[in-house]
Amino acid sequence: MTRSRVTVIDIARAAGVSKSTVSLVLQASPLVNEQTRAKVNAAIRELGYVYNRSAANLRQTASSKIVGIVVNDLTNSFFAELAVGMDMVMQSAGFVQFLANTGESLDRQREVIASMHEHGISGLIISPARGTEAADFRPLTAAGIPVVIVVRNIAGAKVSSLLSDNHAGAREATEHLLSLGHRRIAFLGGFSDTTVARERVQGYRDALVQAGIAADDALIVNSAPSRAGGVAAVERAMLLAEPPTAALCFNDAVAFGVCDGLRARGIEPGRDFGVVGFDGVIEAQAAVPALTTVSVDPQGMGRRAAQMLLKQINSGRVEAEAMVTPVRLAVRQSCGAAMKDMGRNTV
Amino acid sequence: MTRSRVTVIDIARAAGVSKSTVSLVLQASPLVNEQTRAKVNAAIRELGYVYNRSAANLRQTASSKIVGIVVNDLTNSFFAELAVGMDMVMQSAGFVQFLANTGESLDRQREVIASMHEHGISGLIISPARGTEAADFRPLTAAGIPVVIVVRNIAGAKVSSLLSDNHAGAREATEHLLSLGHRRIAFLGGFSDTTVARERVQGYRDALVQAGIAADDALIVNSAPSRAGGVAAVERAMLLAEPPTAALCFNDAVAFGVCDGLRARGIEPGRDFGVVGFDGVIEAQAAVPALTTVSVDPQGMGRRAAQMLLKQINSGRVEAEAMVTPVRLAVRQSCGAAMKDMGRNTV
DNA sequence: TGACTCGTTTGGAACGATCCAATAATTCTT
DNA sequence: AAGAATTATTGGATCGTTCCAAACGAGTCA
Repeated sequence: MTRSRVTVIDIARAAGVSKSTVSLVLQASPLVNEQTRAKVNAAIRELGYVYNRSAANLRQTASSKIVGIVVNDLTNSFFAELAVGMDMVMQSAGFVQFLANTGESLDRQREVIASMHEHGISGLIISPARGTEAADFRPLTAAGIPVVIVVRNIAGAKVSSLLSDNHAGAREATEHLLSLGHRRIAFLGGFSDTTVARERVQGYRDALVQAGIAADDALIVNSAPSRAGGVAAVERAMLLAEPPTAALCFNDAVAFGVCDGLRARGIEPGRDFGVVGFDGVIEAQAAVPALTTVSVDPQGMGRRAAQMLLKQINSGRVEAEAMVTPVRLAVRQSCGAAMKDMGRNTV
Repeated sequence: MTRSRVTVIDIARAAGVSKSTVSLVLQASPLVNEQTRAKVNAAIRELGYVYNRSAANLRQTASSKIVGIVVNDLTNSFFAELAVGMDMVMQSAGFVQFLANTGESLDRQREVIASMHEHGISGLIISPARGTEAADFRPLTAAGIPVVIVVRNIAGAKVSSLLSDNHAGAREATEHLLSLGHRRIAFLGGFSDTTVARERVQGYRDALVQAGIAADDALIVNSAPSRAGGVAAVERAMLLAEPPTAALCFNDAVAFGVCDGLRARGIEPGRDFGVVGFDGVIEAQAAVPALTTVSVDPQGMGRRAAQMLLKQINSGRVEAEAMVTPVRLAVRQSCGAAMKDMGRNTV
């Protein structure tokens, strides 16, 4: 049954040494004699001993080997991949992670941050819910716990951040559509009260202006940043007197929805209409037509965020570092650019 | 800077009481006088005290308020939604969760289970990687830690399980396609060495046999259970001398890939070809055509698994409970059934 | 032989919260 | 007014590990 736990003292007794020696063995200290080490390890195996990290963490010099990860929407592939990237690095570094989904709820976010803090995390990576304030990280930073913000920036937060270059990415994507001859280009999806959406819209606008095209606000259609939102957004856009011939989408989920919506109207994405996504989720490559997208490499971003946090945890000092990762336009089929090649291949 | 932590003793001193009283306040004990409670709470706020759960967990009567969740592929929406469902219940119950992704690696799985054990989880929910054996849970069960297996069963494991009724679901889906007049129905995607795939294929087979149709093994095409796998599978299937007119897909990701692959060949899913998925991820509703799928309600399943685990944690006794959740065929457009209605509506 | 290493080993005091048994302060009985 | 009953509070041992200072045995050197 639930027998009382096996402790170092039990091991010590079984191996005929002191608990201090057992502790040294556990830490793979070079101080201990080989034979003793073997004896102790045998006893550990024999008794089925399980190291108790909570106890070890009690000593205030120790650091906990636990980090917290908070994301706002795990059902979005982008965040799932981000989390997977972090997971890979953290696992390899011997860390284990608390993961919590806020679903954009500030209350939940506050609760989970507090809870993680009580459980002794050594660091936190967070993609903050909308409306998060710099003050929400105060308890952690005051305790010297490093925090890395990803994806969405929080003004005034004196913590590290890892963001993607939304402006440049949106501009590049728009320029690409322009170069394909499109003149009525829509920006579909996303809520304009978020920093990320604002940055992407700005990049889109700047590209149009530079090309000497008057930006038409009717072509900017807000919607939930989801597949369903994309369907809704493209439907609204196609009802315009002068409908667009191409669209830059807020993210890949929206872009998939846009493709769905177009097909529902008998318009084939890639052939009759240019669609560009944003994020670069794995599915973008697999989809047909393959989605042209501004790739931020979510897994890679997750890995980098994890490394950033680990660096701070290990260095001991918490100095905020702001990093903007470059993005790359992955040209595939949905924008129409690859159609000529496809034609050649199939002929 | 990283001043030494504020402890109950600091609070006690500041409030002019003993640490025992502070402890009682922390546990919201009714024994303590209202005024004293107020004084203590004021001191707690004032000093920015953070409860140290590791310390509390040391006492062997305590349970840790931490559970572990291990999934094999978080980039698959199904598992992401499953995790979100668990997260909701766990958060509400005041638990925090370790989440780890194994990516089907048994080594990683072993490592994370051991690591979580060392960190003192009170329970574990796991969607086991392929090849997991009952013995992999022994350390946990020996320590009296409840384990709930979800999605995939492990033969001989004396732990609780929560599975979906794969056989019935696949049979119902196949019967539905038969009722729509299809006679060449394929089963696309998945690896036949997994229990889940075997059960689904068996349900598919049984439905065919019952309808008096000889099952043609050429119509069963294995592939990775992903969108890309779906594209590949349908391509192979359409090369057959007698290609299928409809397909039951291993899961929704495969089904989306199958839709992609069909379109690439100029075949419109739902109109020219019946597609049915399995899982019921959120995207299935949003997609166009909306995906007909055997819905297991992943979030709901996650919630139920979490409740199952919590019940065991709270009851104290670990008695294995096997539960099979019913599934529901959500008929939408991709199977072709709704096309008649759509036709009517648009006329 | 005594002082000195060197390589191992070891008590015991932390760490921060809990909880039992005991005490102190108050009100209620009779 | 003395004892019982009730209400609040508290000291100290405890949980399982770490780590320091000390000690130990065995050799080395002068």
